[in-house]
Amino acid sequence: MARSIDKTKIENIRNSAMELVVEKGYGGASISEIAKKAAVADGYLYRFYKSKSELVNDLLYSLLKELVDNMELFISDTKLSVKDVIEKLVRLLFEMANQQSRKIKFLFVLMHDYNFEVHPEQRKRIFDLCRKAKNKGIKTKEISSAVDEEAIYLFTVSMPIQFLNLRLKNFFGKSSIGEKEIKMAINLSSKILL
Amino acid sequence: MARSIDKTKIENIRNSAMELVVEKGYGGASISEIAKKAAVADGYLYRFYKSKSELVNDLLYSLLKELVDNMELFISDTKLSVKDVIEKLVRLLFEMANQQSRKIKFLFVLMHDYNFEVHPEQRKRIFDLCRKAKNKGIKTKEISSAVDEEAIYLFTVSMPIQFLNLRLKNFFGKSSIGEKEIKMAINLSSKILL
DNA sequence: TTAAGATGAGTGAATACTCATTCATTTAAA
DNA sequence: TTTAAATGAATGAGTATTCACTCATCTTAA
Repeated sequence: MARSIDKTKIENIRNSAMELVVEKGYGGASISEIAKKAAVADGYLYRFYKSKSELVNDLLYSLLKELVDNMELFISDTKLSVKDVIEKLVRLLFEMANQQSRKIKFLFVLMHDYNFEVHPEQRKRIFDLCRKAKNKGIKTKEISSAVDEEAIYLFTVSMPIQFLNLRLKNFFGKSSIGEKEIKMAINLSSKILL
Repeated sequence: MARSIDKTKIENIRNSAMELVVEKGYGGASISEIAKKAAVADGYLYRFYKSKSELVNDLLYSLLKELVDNMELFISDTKLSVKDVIEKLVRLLFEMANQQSRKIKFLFVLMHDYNFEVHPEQRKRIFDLCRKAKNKGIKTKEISSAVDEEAIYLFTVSMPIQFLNLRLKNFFGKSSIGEKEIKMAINLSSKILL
């Protein structure tokens, strides 16, 4: 009956929130600044989210979902070996760092914040996918049974993200994230797991 | 002439600040709450620090100094092989996680915050120590020249801290940090670097 | 017309930080 | 040994500002 919701406004809010949380931390990213950056009224986001916390939690959830959905796609593809899966996953993370570094940084910031928890359901999904990868690897004799789910997560997700952020922060004076670095990360993961 | 400064008060402020930053993030840790937890007047900390930011930065600096000083001790000890150095360093981090998890968590939180930067001087120290370890390893033929400073940092500092925080957060339902886990972490680092 | 999208001034609470004041301790004169 | 002046450690009420959030109001497309 009346005009329809302008979805670009919500998208702007989500992008602004992400950017400001990365830049200033959760506590430092204020609602009014988020709204200002999104070119939207101060109170507008409360039509969609009950609170600032809910908005940011939803952002984290969506981003992880995007990542885990992709993981699932790779692992479920029976044509791919475990080595292939690792390569695909690492490539995905590196591409994200290059093309939408905001997202990698946001993940990085919130996953290390003791205020925010990965949703238990998502945690379980991640665990199950790591187990699936492990079992696949044992079947194809790529993985020794000594490797557990935690190690798989650590070296295919955690470690690449850690590396990417060293580069994004220019920690050791290097910031390049190219094919050379992708190959290196894949090698390291493979060396450990396979 | 007057009473002397009660150093336990300052220490209490530092401990409270650390705890609250871990629990609520930098923005969420308010001065009044820090003071309350330290059983000290609201404005007291301003006799020693110009601002909240200065206090927290000093906390990060001290903690890193403690760590880097130890790294230096290990690497400078000519009796130790690179494998020994890795073992010592990993053990140090794991002990810290067991006995003063607040410190590991604080490091974890602030090193992943885009507001806080490791002091350039400390960054350089870390880089130089990694280089020293690399050169030592090449001399003793423990390390291939393909391994660079960044990889050393990643697998002897970053990765163990990452693992410890998975456990401290109980991410995969496991929280034990014992000898078994230490051995595993040392193994993984060695496997990559040596 | 009208229903719903969108606004932004307004709310009380909380924020980081200041400073006039109080209090405990030390020193030294009586 | 006693006492009071001198000192600076420590306090906490007070500052302006900003915070997350609400809601009466306006705008616009159906």
